[in-house]
Amino acid sequence: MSLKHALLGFLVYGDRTGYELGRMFDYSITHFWPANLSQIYPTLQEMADEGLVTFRRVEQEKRPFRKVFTLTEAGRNELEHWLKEPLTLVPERDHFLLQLWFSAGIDKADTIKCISAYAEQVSERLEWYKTEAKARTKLGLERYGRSMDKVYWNMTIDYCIKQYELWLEWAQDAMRLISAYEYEDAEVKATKV
Amino acid sequence: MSLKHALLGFLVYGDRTGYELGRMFDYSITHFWPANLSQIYPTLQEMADEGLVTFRRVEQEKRPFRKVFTLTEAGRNELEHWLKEPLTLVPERDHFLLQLWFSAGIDKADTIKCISAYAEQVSERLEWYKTEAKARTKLGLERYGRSMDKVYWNMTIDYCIKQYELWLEWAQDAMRLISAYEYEDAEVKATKV
DNA sequence: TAGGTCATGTAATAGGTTACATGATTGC
DNA sequence: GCAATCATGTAACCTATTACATGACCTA
Repeated sequence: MSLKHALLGFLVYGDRTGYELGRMFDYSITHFWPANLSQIYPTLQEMADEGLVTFRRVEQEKRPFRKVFTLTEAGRNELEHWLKEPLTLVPERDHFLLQLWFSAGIDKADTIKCISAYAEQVSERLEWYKTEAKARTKLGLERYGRSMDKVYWNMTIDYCIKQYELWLEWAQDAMRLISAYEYEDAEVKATKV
Repeated sequence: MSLKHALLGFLVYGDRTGYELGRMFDYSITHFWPANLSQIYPTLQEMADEGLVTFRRVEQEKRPFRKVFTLTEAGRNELEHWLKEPLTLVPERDHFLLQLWFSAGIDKADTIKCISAYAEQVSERLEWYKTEAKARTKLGLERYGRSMDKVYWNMTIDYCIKQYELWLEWAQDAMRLISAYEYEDAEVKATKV
C-alpha cells in the first residue's frame, strides 16, 4: 500500500499530525498521488498498530487535540526497503483512450469536440505545472529540502510537463487527422457520384 | 462505471458471451483497460438488471451453458451518450514518481537501479506495442473493424507508443543527470579538501 | 458575515484484484 | 500426458472516494 510509504516518506522530514500530512500531500505530490484526510487518518492508525509510527496526543486550548506522529526504526526500515525495491510497471487505465476506441459509431464532429475538451484540460494542467507546481516545489525545497530532493523533485515535474506536452501535441495531431479523414470521405463520395 | 461502457462498446460488434467479451478485452484494450472475468460476469448481470442488455441462455452438450448478451435500445443510447460526453481529466497515480519523490534518503546507486529496471520494463512494453499490439489491432480490424475504427484504434496505439518512448528517454536522461550530480558532489568535495 | 483553516474522525459506496470452485474439450 | 481453451460464477479483500459529523478560530 503506497499511501503508507508516502506517509513514512513525509514523516522523515519531521513529526507531523494527520492534518499536516494531508497538507503536505496537497502541496507537493497531489498531482500524481492525491490523498484525502478520510483515508490518511485511519491509515496512520493502522501504521501505529503495525509499529511503523508512534504518536503522542497533544491537548490544545480552543482547538481539538493533535495527534503527532513519529517514525519508528521499523518505519524507517520499511521505507528504505520500499525505496530500494524496483517497481513493476502496472497497467494504467485511461478513460480517454477507452472512449476513443469505441468512437467509430458516432459523428466525427462529436469526437473532435471530446478531444478538444480534453486538450484544453491538458493545456490548463500543463500551465499549472509550469507555474504553480514549480513554485510550490521551490518553496518546499527552501523549507524542508534535503540535498538530493531538488534533483528528484524537479525530475518529477519535468516528467509531468513532458507528458502533458506530448498529450497536447497528440491531441492536436489527432484532430487534424480526423478532419483530414472527413475530407477523404468527401473525395471518395465525390468520385463515386 | 467505464467497464459497463466498454462492454456496451464491444456488444456493438455483435452478441457475445461474458467469456468472449473477456477475450475481446484481452486482445484489444487490455493495455489501457484490463478487465477480469470475475468482474465482467457480475457487471453483465447488473447491466441486464438495468435494462442495458438482454441475454439468452444457450445450453450446450459437453460444455457449460452460454449466456449470450445483446445490446438493448437503452444500452445503445447509454453508450452513445457516454461517447459524446467530454471527459474530465482525472489525476493518475504514479507509483514510480512517488518512489522517486522520496528517494533523497537512499544511495543514488539504488535509485539508478530502480530507474534502470523501470526503463527496461518500459522498453519491453514499447516493443510489445510496436509488434504485438499492432498485429492484434490489424487482425481485429480485418475481422470486425468499422470504417472509422482503423483511424481511432491506430491513434490509441500511436498515443501509447509516443508515451512509452517519452518515458524511456526521460529515464535515460534522469540516470545521466543523477550520475552527473554525483560527479559534482565529488568535485565539491575535492575543492573543499 | 462568510469562507477558509485547523483538527479529529466514521460510514457507506464504488471499483478492482485475487483466490476459490468446477470440469470437460482440444491441440501439441 | 499436459497445457490452453471454453464456460460459468462467488467470496474475500484492498484501495480510494464521497458524504456525514462536529466545531471553534481567523481574516477580509
